[in-house]
Amino acid sequence: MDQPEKEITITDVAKQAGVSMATVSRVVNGNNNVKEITRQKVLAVIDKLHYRPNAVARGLASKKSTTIGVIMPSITELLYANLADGIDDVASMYKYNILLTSFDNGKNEEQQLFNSLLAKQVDGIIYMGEQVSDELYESMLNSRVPVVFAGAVDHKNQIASVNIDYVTAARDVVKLLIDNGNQKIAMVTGDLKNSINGDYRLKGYQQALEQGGINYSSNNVFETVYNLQAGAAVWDAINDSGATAAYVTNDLLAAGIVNAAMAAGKNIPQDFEIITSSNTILCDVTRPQMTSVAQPLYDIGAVAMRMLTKLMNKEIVDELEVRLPYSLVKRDTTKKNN
Amino acid sequence: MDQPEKEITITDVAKQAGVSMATVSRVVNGNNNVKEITRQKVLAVIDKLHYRPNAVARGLASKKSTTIGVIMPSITELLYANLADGIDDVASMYKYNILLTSFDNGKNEEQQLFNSLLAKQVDGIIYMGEQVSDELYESMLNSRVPVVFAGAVDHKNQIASVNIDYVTAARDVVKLLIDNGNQKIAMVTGDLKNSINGDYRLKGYQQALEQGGINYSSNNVFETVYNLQAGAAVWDAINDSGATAAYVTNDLLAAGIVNAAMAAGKNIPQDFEIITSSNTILCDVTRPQMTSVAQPLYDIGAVAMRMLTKLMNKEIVDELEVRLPYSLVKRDTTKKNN
DNA sequence: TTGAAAGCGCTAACAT
DNA sequence: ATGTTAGCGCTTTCAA
Repeated sequence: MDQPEKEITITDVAKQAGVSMATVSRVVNGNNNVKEITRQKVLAVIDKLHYRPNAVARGLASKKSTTIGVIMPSITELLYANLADGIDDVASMYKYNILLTSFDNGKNEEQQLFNSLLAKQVDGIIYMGEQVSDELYESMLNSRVPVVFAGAVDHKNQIASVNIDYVTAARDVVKLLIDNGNQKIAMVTGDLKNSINGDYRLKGYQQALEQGGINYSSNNVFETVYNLQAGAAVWDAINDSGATAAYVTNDLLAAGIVNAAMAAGKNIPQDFEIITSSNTILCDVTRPQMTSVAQPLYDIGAVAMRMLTKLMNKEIVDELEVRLPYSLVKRDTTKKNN
Repeated sequence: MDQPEKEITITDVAKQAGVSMATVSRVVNGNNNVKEITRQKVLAVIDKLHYRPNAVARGLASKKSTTIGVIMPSITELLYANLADGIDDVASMYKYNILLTSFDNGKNEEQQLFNSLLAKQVDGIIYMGEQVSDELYESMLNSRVPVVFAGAVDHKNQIASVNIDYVTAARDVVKLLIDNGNQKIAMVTGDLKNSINGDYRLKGYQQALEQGGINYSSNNVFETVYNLQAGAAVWDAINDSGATAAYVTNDLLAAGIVNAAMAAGKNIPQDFEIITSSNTILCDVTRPQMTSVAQPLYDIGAVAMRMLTKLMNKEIVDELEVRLPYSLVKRDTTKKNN
């Protein structure tokens, strides 16, 4: 409103306050080696001039950007949005800004995103993808800045990660289904190449079957994609298979199945039980409401970010992999008798 | 893997290639004033050394960060996530990175977020909040960098914005409800202090009533918050009011109402009709599926970002406010007869 | 077509 | 407690 938009710099403040740049810098950075009276003087000028330190210049000089990078699949998937929410809260708690990048499935642009974050001099990176290429994995290992996986697992256990025990979670689910009297249980999953599905959840599914004395058959594993239509589309196949229950790895997919089953006149949960995996708001929206593994998504994000702050500070973290507890929230797509 | 993590700088490249920093800079920035042969030579060295320009240094020198700031309410609200999705796609198309900041309702931290984005030297800002304080509005007007509202309206029409015509959208909704034979129609909304609700949607609601020869009564306006529980909680009051239809301004809230009404044995849409406002995936998840205003959320985000790129380039934008077309998607919470 | 050199706005020794 | 000064890694005149 006043003058023609001249940016105020530390030099302007120093001059007006009659001190050196160094002193202004000290005041701005809360360095104690400043006499209270000069501090006040400088502060007054800063206020008067509306001085706002240039974070880019600061970053260049200090080699710290107080910015972290986040790499995630689609931001519109509730699962990731919830993780991001936790990351965001803790990041702002520690005064970090977030440089957000997301990628469309498949294309190997993740490597590029990673590089561009490094170019921007982020102080650390949180990754929530489903599978890392060997090349990207190498880059992460050799990265100048720390990397933390949120909601993902590093099979090689060399990169920090925060997650839940996907194997036992799947096992618990399927065990409940068996305990409820089901003998033929479908597993409805997304891409099995994604190791959470293909390695961990599938393993838990198989373990539970084995413990329940049921033979595993790949015919009962339905691999599809994560959306409502896919759920509707796969229902007939599931039903035809003779399964009386389904363990589903995604809430949206599960919602599609619930709706399709209901539309087909199936009685849920009496004749067909369904358990899903992320406990997002969708579990409360469907009718019947869906029983689900409750991953503490927000917490996973928050803990991952907290862990990253420690790593960025070169603090010691005792465990490279943090497994948060999960629970099973029973709603109305499973029988009540237990 | 090789050496102890020494960052490669433009100087290293210049030396190895036997040229000056200026030349390397030209090559990196695609400046044509470089002989092809030297270009190749430099490129080879860049490749060999894995040189990656430091974006912070570049930003300081060029006064451009190729980063934009985004200020949004909760990232977990589908509405905003969809807007952000559009922003993200166009941003990466134009090689901009996104500095994402979100705020918890109420607190006046938005001003702070805005300032911190400016401190980070973003080249532009997209704002998706619901209401801006006078102070923040002033800051935006006087900002060194352009600001665009996405999914919000600037009553004073001084700040660029992309949105839909919320007044006519509301009017269309309520008109359909009237045409379907409803005489008492509830409006269920979030905070009326949010001008989209309190000014635009409410006005459209009133206009439709007036055109339909129905008296407006504030008793039929139910102000609550945007979540499932609120929907369930408000249902009894709506029902008691004698309303036979409801215009709801949020999908999650609407889902809560649909579920509560169904649970109460209400026959939807025969005995009670519901139309919601954002056409998110929730509309397809509920049973019956919800009729909704289809805001082109992704497009709003995308167009807002495109507009920002123009503004950042000092290109002329013919209209400060862009109104995208919306439609009414009829599903199963409204009668079929029309 | 290329190079030299002056910044960009700040931090961080180092002096005092 | 405060000031001086040398960078941080790059872009951008200005010369050549």
